[in-house]
Amino acid sequence: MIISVITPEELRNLMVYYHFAEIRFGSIVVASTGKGVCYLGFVDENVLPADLRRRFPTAVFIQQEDEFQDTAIAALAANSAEGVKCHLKCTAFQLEVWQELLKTRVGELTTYGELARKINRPKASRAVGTAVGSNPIALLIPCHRVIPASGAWGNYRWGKERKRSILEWEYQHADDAE
DNA sequence: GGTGGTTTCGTGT
DNA sequence: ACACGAAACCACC
Repeated sequence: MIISVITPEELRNLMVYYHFAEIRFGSIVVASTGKGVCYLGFVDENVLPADLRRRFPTAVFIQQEDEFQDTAIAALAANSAEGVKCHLKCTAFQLEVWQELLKTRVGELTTYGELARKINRPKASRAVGTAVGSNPIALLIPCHRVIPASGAWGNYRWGKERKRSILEWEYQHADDAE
């Protein structure tokens, strides 16, 4: 996965192209800036989600399919984020956490504390939780693979049930991408 | 095995 | 400047 960051200038005049799709875990919306995927989330109906609008308050939204979205959808089907281009709005800290999270493989689990240690901020587990929770591209950045050190399921932006079913599926198919 | 208080740090307001 | 987490840790019970 190739991640670039949306600059303030780009943010000022942003066009967001969004497209609905069905994947094995449910209905999703994938959005791109024309330079890469900027959002991927689950939806109940094929309506532009408030969550997406909130992330880019000044953007113009157009329902239109493009190659970046298609590549992302294909990558999900293939169980790999390879070749996906992303264009994200984020802080340096969030990017650091997400890059670290990208190293986890299908079927693997990590914890907020472990991520914190890996980015050399051993006491920042709580801040890591906030950063993980703000992941704008569900599944592509595997935030569902992060659980509390207690071994509980932990929370999930898209519902604990969804987190559990994704992890169960990944556990069953851990070897597929090797 | 649970519950409660404390520590901790990046974010949004 | 302030309050809040998708947490961790330790002390209890």
